[in-house]
Amino acid sequence: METNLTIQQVATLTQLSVHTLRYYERVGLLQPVGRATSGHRRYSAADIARIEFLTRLRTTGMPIRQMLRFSELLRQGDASVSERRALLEAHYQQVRERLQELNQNLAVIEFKIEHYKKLEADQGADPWLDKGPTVAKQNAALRLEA
Amino acid sequence: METNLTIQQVATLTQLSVHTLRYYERVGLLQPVGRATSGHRRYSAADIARIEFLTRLRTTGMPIRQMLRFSELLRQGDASVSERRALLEAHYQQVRERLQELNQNLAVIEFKIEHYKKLEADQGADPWLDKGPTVAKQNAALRLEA
DNA sequence: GCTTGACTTAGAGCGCACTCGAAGTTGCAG
DNA sequence: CTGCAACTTCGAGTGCGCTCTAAGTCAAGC
Repeated sequence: METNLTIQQVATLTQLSVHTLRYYERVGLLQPVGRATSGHRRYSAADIARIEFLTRLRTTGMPIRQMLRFSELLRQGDASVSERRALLEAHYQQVRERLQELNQNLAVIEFKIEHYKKLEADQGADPWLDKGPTVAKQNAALRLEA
Repeated sequence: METNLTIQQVATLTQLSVHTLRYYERVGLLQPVGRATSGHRRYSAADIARIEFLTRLRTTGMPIRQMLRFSELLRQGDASVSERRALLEAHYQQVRERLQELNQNLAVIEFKIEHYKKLEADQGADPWLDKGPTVAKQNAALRLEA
């Protein structure tokens, strides 16, 4: 099972570009990847696992500076476990807060969509038909904007 | 109730910088804000409501290009309601997908935190004490990485 | 042996969303 | 009246995270 993939294969696997993979290595997110005799990179299973976890950190919004700190701690081995945990926990909390905010904003957007649906229904209706105070009330709720 | 706030007051209120407020206006996210005789900006309640909704779009990750499209539709008035709804619905779906992904990644991060906690507990323990196959198993689950 | 395409490096360039600087008004406190 | 902070415009600068280019090397098929 010692396959050791080429950069292209890893790019396909991880959905990162070959450029990004090399970039991650040179900035220090990955320690130097093994090479074939040709000098071409050969990624191990461990390399790929690392890339996949780093990608999770990225997509949850961790800045590269912080991922760099995490990678550095990994290189330091067992002694750094509790600092690694602390770093991840701090990130975890931040993401949860962002998630909260995101959900709130999403609710407002959904409300607006519903509002537009009602407007669309009204547009199709006979303009002389009394629609009651509903629309005006909602505009008030939406604070004056369309 | 026709207060009409200064740019500084709006910055404080919306948590945007005065720079950003002017930037939003010049790129066209806001139609030109009213002015005092001095030429200084005076933001109406409607302006502020617009800014707040735009900020919700931003913090949910909508690119400015798309917010620009939305603002353009707002300027076009009632005829654009259904296109506005379509735009918001598309965005809504994208955010929900990102939210899913975020939650999955967060779960993996949490798992890793738990893993580190166990490592920390083991570090404190007598190294000659048999800890059973638990740690090895988890390393396998974590796919070879620390 | 030759072509084709994937690989290598170092460094430059890009898109986004601000963010700031310069140079000049304006408005309010003392 | 003086000082000074807050405002104005226009254009340039910044930080981030890639993304691409150039020039060259390598590997496999014909």
